[in-house]
Amino acid sequence: MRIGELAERAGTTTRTLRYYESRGLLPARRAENGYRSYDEGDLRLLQQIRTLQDFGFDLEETRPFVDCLRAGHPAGDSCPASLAVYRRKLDELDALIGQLRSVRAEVGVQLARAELEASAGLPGGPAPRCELGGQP
Amino acid sequence: MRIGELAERAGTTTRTLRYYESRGLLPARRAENGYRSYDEGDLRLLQQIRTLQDFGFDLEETRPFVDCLRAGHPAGDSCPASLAVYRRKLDELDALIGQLRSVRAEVGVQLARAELEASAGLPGGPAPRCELGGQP
DNA sequence: CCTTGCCTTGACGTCGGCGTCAAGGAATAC
DNA sequence: GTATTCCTTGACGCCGACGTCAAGGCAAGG
Repeated sequence: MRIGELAERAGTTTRTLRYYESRGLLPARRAENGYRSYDEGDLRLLQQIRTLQDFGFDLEETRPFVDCLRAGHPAGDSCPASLAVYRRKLDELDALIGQLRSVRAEVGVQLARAELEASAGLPGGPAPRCELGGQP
Repeated sequence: MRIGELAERAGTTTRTLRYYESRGLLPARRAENGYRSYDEGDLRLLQQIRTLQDFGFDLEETRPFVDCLRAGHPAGDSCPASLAVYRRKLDELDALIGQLRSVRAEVGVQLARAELEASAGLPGGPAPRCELGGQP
């Protein structure tokens, strides 16, 4: 099949496929007229790449999976290098999630504090005014 | 004070300050010789920006906080526009954390499965070999 | 023959937040 | 004078994963 059909079947664009080829990730055979020519195996490779991309893997991180499939293994993650990428990604995700949760907590605290101060500073505001009134 | 001192006191670079000025975020007065001139108030504005940046806020998202401070309010988040940014950021963080947790779970599952299949497919591997042996 | 629609390569644009280099002016130290 | 260190503006580089446009080739339908 040609590049347009592969792109459509994989839900991506021809530009993306040419980009992958330029990165050496998904090289294409060529027909006599110079057109790129792909088969069903290429579709599987491409699907593997897109799945990992959807998970947020960098393009380079998908390479071991593609190599693994191309080497004849039943799945992209049937090779140790792929498993290593999985593990590294899990660590990255854990670290990132931890950071984001920390930030989320801090922002939440700041919002609550700022809202409190706003209602306290508002004359006649919704909060009960205690002995701390701004203008006596 | 001049740009170098402000940068150092805020733990950033002169390039960054010129960038903020180019974005209209932190304009500077000028001395007679054309040098940028900052005061302690500018340091506060800058600290506000850096704090939010460290939290992962976009530069544009810090603008309401800076405007708020510059308008004479006691804190950058004393204004409704700043609170709105806080709330929007919380929503973004929640959504992002949710996605990442979902991805983390899925990757974890894939890793576990791939490890299982690897140990099952390995002849003499660590797992007990059942009736599914590859080469009889 | 001509149009249409696919394909080719090449090259520049995008986004954010700066880094880095270049060429030259200004203030201070010696 | 000159050496140093600060400052100025301007402009290009970077990163990742493509988008988009340009100029032109190839095949098929009418």
